[in-house]
Formats: sequence, C-alpha cells, structure tokens
Amino acid sequence: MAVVPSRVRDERKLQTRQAMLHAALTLVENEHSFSSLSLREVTREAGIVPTAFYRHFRDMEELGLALVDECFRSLHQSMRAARAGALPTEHLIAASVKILVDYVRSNRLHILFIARERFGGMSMLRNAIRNELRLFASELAMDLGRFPVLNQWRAEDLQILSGLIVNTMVAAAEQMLEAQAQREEEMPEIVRRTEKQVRLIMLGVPLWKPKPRA
Amino acid sequence: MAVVPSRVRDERKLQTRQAMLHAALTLVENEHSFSSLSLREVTREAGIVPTAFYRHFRDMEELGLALVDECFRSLHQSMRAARAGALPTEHLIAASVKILVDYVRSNRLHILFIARERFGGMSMLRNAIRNELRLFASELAMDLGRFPVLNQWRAEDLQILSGLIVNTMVAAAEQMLEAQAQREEEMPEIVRRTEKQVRLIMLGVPLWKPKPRA
DNA sequence: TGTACATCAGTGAACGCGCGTTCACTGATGTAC
DNA sequence: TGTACATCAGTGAACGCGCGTTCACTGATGTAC
Repeated sequence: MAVVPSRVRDERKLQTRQAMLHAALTLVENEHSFSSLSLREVTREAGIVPTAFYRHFRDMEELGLALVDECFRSLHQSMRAARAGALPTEHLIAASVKILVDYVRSNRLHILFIARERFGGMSMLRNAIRNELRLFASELAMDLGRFPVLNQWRAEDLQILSGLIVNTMVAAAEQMLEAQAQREEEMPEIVRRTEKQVRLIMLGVPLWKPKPRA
Repeated sequence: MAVVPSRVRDERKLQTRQAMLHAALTLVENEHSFSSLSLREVTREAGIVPTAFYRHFRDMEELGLALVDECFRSLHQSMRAARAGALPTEHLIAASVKILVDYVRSNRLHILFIARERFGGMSMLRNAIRNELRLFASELAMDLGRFPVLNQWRAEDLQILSGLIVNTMVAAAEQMLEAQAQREEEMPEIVRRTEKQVRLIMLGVPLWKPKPRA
C-alpha cells in the first residue's frame, strides 16, 4: 500500500509529537492556562512516559512555541480560504463576522490557547503571539487597501483601521469562546453587536481626511 | 496621638493583609500569572509564615478575588475623578487618552494583574473581571449619553459604542504595559494611534441611523 | 535475500525539591470585673 | 487602676504528594554489506 517508504519510525515520532500538542490544548481547556500545565500532565494525557517528553522538546516553553505556530498556521489558512472566496461587497461585514464565528467554532482549542496566553503566559509566548497578531493586522491592512475609498489611504492610516478591526474581532472571538462554553444562546447577540461595531467603524471611513499625503 | 482606640490587633491584621495583596501583585509582574503563584511564595514575599495565610484567606482564589476588587476600586476612583474634572469638549479625545496613560503609569501593577487574569486565570476571576468591565462600559455609556448627538441614541446603541471604545482603550492599555516595561519610546506612538482610532470611531457617530426607535 | 550492527523513541526506577495543609504552640492584645 | 482570663495573628515542625530531571535500559526500525 505505502508507495513511499516513509520511514515508520519518523512517522510514529510525528504522531507522538502531535499527540502531545493535542494533549496540551485539551488540558488548557480545563486548566487555567498553559503555563500552569506540568510536563507530567501533558505526557500522561498523551499516553507516554514523562521522560519521553525530552525526545521532542527541550522544555514546556518549546512546546508552547510549537503550539503558537500551529494555531496561527490554522488562522492564516482560514484567511487564505476567505480571500479566495468571492467578495460579496453587499453584506461584506456580516459575511466577515460569519467567517469569524465558523472559525471560532471549528478551531475552539486553538483560539482558546491564544486568548489564554496572549497576556497571561510566558513572555516568549506573549511576544510570539503579539508578533503574529501584528502580522495578521498588516495582512488585513493590505486587503483593505484594495477597496474603493481605502486605496487612497496612507499605509499608516490603513494600519490604524485594521488594528481597530482586529481588536474588535479578537474581543468578539473572546466573548464567543465564553458564550460557546457557557451560554450558547448569547451567540446571536454577540454577532449582532460585533456587526454593528464594525459597521460603525466603517461609517467614519469616508469622512477620514480624504487626501493621502502621498 | 491616636484619638480613636482603633484596636491595635485589627490594625496590624489589616496591614498584613495588605502586605499579602501587594506581595501577590509584585510577584505577578515577575511570574507568568497569578494562577502560577504559590501560597508559599506570597507569604514569603509578605514576610510571614505560610500557615498564617489561612488567618486571612481560605485559599489563593479568595485572595485573587480580593485583588480584582482592589484593582477595580482604583479604576472607578480614577473615573470619578475624571468625571469631576472639567470636560474640555475641545480636545476631549486627547484628554481621555491622556487620563488612560496617567492611569496605566500610576497603577501599573493593578492593570497588569487585570490583563493577565482577564482570560488566562481561574474561571471565577475571569467572571469577576468580565462583570466589572461590563459595569464599566455601562457607566461610560451613561456618560456618553449626555453628549449632544448621543443623547438621541437608544441605550442599546450606546452600549455598542461604549463597548467599542472600552475595547480600544483596554487594548491600548495592554500595549502601554508592554511598552512601559520594554520600550518606553513607543509610548507616544501608541498614544497617537489610540487617539486616531477613537477619532475614527467618533467620525461615524453623526451618520448612525439618527432617529431613536423610542 | 540474509545477517550483523547502529540508531533512537519510549521505558522505569530513582533523586531531591517546593508545594498545600494539619496541628499544637506562643505571646501580645482585648475584655470583664 | 489592677488582675485574671479569653482571643487570635502569627509560629514552626511535620506530612504526603506531584513535580522536573538523571540515568541505564529495551527492543523495534534502519542501514551496510
């Protein structure tokens, strides 16, 4: 069956590694945060012996950085998919919020990890997450720059706008996480509020000092 | 000197309690988060023996709730002071952001604690913080309702606007914390960006569906 | 293809350490008379 | 005011526990010939 040899040992090692990443994410959901997880908890959940941990990571921090990587890879993937799809232009804001809702639903553990560690975790993780979010805001700024009015804006102002939108979306995602866990019926209300907030932001766009300073 | 007896024992107990609260805040600055602090660390920093902890709190969670209380008390106090001061109406946004900067500077440990625990901590603390922030947004909504255009708005829409502003301010405060700790020279840039973001939000306000549905 | 050796993911025992919590205590402060 | 007893914030020894990390190991997989 296996056409390519794909060395059995490497394959199994990768499986164990992913089992550990998944174990950590699962535990974060129940515990307070990643930094309060113990190495032994993670290996126990992953079904291996504590000492096997060191075959994969130097310490928990290295595992944490791997998780940040994994989480943002899934985010960028969703963004790429969204960009590839048609832009409705009509209900663009509602469509964007819808994408956010779907994303939070299907990547709950990833988002939860990011939310928990963004300010509450080890400083290396915080820095890694902050950099990724900045990168994300910059990508959004470029996307925004393709719209009718906004293509006249200076890059700096586009960053300010995209930062505002990312803040709003991140805050909404965090509310959705809590709602999803505790009061699912609050979700539509959160969606409505988020849509209105983005709409309010966009109302001001045409009034922004309209000429670029080139 | 002491006109009132103010029982010596109670007074000293209060001092110890405050020493523990302060010790916890100080440790949060160096550690990852409150939930990764140990009871022994806190008592060590406060200069008492571990078992004395139980004279004041049942466990670390109870101490955490006391900290949430203390932090938001200082926030409400600042708000009250700001409300009591003159409203410049001219550079209102710049003045508000200035108040935020001053607040972050003089209550660094409080803000840091809130930021760390807002999503990263024990669920009781997260709930307590979320409730306090909601209350805070509601107060702001009432303040906003006194302004010329906004006094026509429905309460629901005022909440949406105040939520947006609080989000933006909280995000700014979190950036200021990082800057203050690592790159002080970034502060003016953060201030400028925050002012612009609030200004952009307010630009849209007059265009919002202007009639109240009563 | 078959054999002999190398690699290395995962094992299991052992270690010293800081943890939260218990308990009986001490001695300064508070109260009753 | 002075005395005799009660209160209770803080002490110090002790406990059992899970932790991160070390080490020598096992045995399946990989490699060379």
